Amino acid sequence: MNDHHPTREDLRLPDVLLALGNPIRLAAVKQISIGECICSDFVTDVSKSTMTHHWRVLREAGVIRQRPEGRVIYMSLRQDDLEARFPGLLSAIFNADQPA
Amino acid sequence: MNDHHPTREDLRLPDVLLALGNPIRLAAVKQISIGECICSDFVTDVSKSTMTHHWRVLREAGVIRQRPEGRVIYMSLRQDDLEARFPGLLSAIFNADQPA
DNA sequence: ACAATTGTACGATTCTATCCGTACTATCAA
DNA sequence: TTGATAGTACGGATAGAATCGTACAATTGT
Repeated sequence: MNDHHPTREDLRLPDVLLALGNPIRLAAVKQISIGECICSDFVTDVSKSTMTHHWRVLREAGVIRQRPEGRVIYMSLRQDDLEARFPGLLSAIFNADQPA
Repeated sequence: MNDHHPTREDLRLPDVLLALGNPIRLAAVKQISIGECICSDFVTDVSKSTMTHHWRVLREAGVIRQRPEGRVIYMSLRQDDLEARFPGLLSAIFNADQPA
């Protein structure tokens, strides 16, 4: 796995917003925010390789952290880093009034 | 001018995030947040027709309102609508720790 | 009426995103 | 060791975004 994670200082707001500005990724991040997950926890309409692409976008933007363990990859939200750089952003996004 | 503005109910979070997930548009929105502006108030590296494109993206996502008056178009942030649907989002974005 | 100003519309180009299938790697379990 | 599982990597197709130049439309000032 290509496992580059940007440091907290390297997070860029436009990149984070862009990463979250996709319905599949936004839904994935909401689910991860409930607790650490592995890829196969997600039910999506897209293929496995497409999800790999979306995980990469989220990781490279610094939204999630990927931690390989055995055969699976645990994914978690980089809540502390995001809160440090963009206070209130995640909670605003999670609290948003979103129709089905 | 094509002047379609989505209603408050039609705002979609991914669209708003996508619209703001571009450095040019994010900078433009920050400037608009200070007060109503016209296009020519903006100094950018891109051409006039490219800016027209970015204004359209922001308008269609519901981030800004365009109000033509005479030969110019006044642009303002749809702060109330955004706050109603996505409370705290704009202030989180404006308060973000952003390096130059 | 004419010219200047302010911005849009359109078409073309280039670049980036999304998506898939297939092939592959690594780990684990039997 | 063999097979199943979990995921990545890569190449290619399609679609969408960003950008520009040119041409145009509307308004305003002379």
